[in-house]
Amino acid sequence: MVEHLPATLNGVFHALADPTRRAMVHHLASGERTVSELASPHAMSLAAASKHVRVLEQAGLLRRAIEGRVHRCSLERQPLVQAFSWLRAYTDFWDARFDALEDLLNAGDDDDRA
Amino acid sequence: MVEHLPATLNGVFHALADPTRRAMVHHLASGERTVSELASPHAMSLAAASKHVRVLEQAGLLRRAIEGRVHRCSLERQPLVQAFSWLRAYTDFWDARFDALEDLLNAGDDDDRA
DNA sequence: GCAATTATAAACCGAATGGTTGAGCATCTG
DNA sequence: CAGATGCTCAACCATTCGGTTTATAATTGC
Repeated sequence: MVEHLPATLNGVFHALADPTRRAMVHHLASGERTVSELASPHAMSLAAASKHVRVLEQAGLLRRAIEGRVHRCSLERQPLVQAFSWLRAYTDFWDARFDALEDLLNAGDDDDRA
Repeated sequence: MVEHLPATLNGVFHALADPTRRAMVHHLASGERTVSELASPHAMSLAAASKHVRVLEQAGLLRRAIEGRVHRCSLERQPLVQAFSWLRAYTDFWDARFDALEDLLNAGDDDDRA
């Protein structure tokens, strides 16, 4: 079906290391945006913003649907999950608190996958 | 108490965007390492590895204890947790019950822009 | 058809990255 | 003391990054 690029951690972390691009991710999280819409909050030329969009796209974080002269962009979450999963191994975030949270949140027990 | 640098997402994600530095983080995850120990698996000069160590240090991911001529390095997990937390908001990886988790543990939603 | 809109391309620039080599500074050891 | 060890610093180099400006292509609307 849709061909995805490998979406390496290098690319994903690099893409996220820039505040403009993180803001774009944040913006995309609530729905599709055109390149202009992604660009408008930022004090830079459209061309510069377009480059940021391209970095996100090449990192696999953004998909682009060209509709006429408009490029409609959407967030691709899978590479974010990859990065998230990588980090998870090195944070004690989970292990340190999981048990306590189980107790807190498991008032009524449902199906779970973790 | 020890004075830590702010540990911005910029710095943390940038530090993690390099495979050598991710390997160093991995290496450090199992315990303290000297600079030489961190350097040895990598096909580069000690000076180059030393620069990577410095990047990790400035990102707040690594703490350094100088003992004689040896620099003993340890992993600082808190900035990893910050990055983890940022990512968490954009992955739908975990189900709704863990939203409550975020409320409990919330480290704040800072967009550091610098 | 023509003008405006949306977006990329290309050329350029200064600064940062990631590597090298060589020198230098402490520190441990024989 | 002399030498080896652990590590950093400084200079250098090629490449990438993040921005600019100008030009150009494609689409839409009057």
